[in-house]
Amino acid sequence: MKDVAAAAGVSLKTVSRVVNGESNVNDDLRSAVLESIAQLGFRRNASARELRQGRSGTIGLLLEDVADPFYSILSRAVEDVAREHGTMVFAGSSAEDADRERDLALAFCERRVDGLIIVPAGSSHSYLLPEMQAGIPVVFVDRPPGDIEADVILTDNRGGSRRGVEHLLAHGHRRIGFIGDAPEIYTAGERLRGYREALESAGIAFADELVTQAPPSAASTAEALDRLLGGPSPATALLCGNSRTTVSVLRELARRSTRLALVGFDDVELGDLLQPGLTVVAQDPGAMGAAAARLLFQRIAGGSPGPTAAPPQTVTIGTRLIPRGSGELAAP
Amino acid sequence: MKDVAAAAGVSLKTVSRVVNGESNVNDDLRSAVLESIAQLGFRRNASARELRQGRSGTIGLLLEDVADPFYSILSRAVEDVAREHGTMVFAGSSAEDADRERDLALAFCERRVDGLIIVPAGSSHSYLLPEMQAGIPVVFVDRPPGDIEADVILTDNRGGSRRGVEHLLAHGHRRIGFIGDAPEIYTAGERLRGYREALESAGIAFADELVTQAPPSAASTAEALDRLLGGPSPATALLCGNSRTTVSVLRELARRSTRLALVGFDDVELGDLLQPGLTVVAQDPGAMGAAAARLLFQRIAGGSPGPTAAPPQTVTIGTRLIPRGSGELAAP
DNA sequence: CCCTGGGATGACAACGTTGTCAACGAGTTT
DNA sequence: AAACTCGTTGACAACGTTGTCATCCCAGGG
Repeated sequence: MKDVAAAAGVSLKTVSRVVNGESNVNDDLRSAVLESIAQLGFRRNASARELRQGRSGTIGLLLEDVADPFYSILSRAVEDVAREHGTMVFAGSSAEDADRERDLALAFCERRVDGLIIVPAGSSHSYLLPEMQAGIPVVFVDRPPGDIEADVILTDNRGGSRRGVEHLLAHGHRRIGFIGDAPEIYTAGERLRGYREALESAGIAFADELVTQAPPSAASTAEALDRLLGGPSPATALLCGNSRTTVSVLRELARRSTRLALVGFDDVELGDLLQPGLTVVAQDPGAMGAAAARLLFQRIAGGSPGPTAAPPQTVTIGTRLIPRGSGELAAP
Repeated sequence: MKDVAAAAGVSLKTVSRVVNGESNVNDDLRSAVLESIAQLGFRRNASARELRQGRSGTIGLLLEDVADPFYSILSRAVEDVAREHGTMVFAGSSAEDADRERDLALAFCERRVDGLIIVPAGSSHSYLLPEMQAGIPVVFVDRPPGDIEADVILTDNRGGSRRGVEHLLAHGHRRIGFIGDAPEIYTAGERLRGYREALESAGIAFADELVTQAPPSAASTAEALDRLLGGPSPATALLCGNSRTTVSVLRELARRSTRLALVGFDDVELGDLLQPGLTVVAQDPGAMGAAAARLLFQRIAGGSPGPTAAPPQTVTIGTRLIPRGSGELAAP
């Protein structure tokens, strides 16, 4: 920039004004500066600007896995909102590891992101308190934070799950199984709760042997299906608590050539092309990402935290039941 | 940092030394400093460090769409390699728009990324020349850059496509169709070339009516299938040039209750659960991302560009044919 | 005893930008 | 003609860090 100023025969400050599109600059000088900029291939140094202004034009996005379709769609939605605000996005994958989440979040803070969007992996987030007090807004998505108060965007896990079970009940099923993720995962717990509530409302007793909670794997799925289908009164329908479980169950059912009324929580690509089509309770990751980003930018614009700021919000995004065949198989 | 120095009763520089883990610091002072750091919740300001050092510990990743499974897997691979190098990743989606690609790339450069990984959308990349000469290494992935020389990581598109056609030929097909993306997309062209080569090697004449090149959409797919299956000598097999086309074809075939020997280029999730399973020529987006990132970090470590640097490399990553049923349907 | 070497520590400038404030000139008012 | 306003321009400091260099002190050798 110094060079540009010299080349254009003006002061540093005038170049700065031109670069930032400030108004009170003589047109001749402006064009001279612009020409010098083009000629020298000048590009403003964002670090210096950042250092001076204290804002980086950057947010951090911390998810479980960038490659997971659910999160990658969410990620894209965040990116699109960020673009509207002239902001770039750092993305990082926590791999469901609390330490890694913490390291990444603090690395983001060291880079002075203007805000953070986090899908929490760990259960403790008090490490973020100093940062939040220092004025970095944080919005959590998909799961609430562990031990602090903050904005959260959630799926209506319980309602969606209840809806899925009600759908199966409506098709005459009375023995409905549930296979969900490990119980310490928030969404897994909520979905199980929805399942229980639906059964309860229908006056059906909860049966332990119909429920499995474990991280999805071929082995655990096979075992779960054994339990579901093996007893004296086997399940005729099944709600899968997440898409990885759903896929795993579909594979295992195909292997056994067994058919079962099935509703999956969270959509899977190509679900419509299966035989029968896969009925799902669809989440809306795009809406979640967009909501999180919008809320975050609101907070960023809002300025200083503290008692004056609006209290933390919890936004719940609804689900949509998409019948495609597998959930409409009638009870025998 | 100034505050830390004051609190610990040492100079600024000593704090800096402690923070950076330099060796020549008295143990007592070091622990005093560390204590002050913990107490004050000090976090080093990356912008200032960056400004001083000229390196940001950051790379830019520019893809077509973060939400596309192919790219999101690639993205994760890049992230993992970057983590090994203590580097964060800016991700951006060009949405197949050359201007947007350019804006994002230049925004990354303004933020002084240490390097760029780009899936090119546009066909001209000379706008990057000043940046590259200024020492920012750039690695292209999936498609070669338009009008500059640079490192590229490619899939063996032609070979994979040939392999897919040969597979269909081996199952007795002689009328094999090809539906690919718009011809201006590099990978689409290469895959078509592989298709032609395979036919040629088998002594089969190329037939215009069996080939469609268009961006995938329900309408264009329906039309393509009409042409393929409508004539006097309809196709008995089909190679789909990319996964979106494959999905679109599968939907259209399901709608028509038509069956056709089918090989898809690029894998799709749940391909094994379809009836019949989907045979594909699988790419390896993870390997591509990892290769690109490794090459980029080599360049970054290599230092100054110019005649001393190693010449641009082109790395080709092989494909894998995965037979699952749809490609093994015999010719009638 | 002085001198040398080396480890520990600090003072200071510099990175590139922008906010603040002062200066300047031209036009307008009193 | 003096005072005043307003738009334009520039000088300068400051953001927080680190590289360079100087200084200091202590141990060990001559």
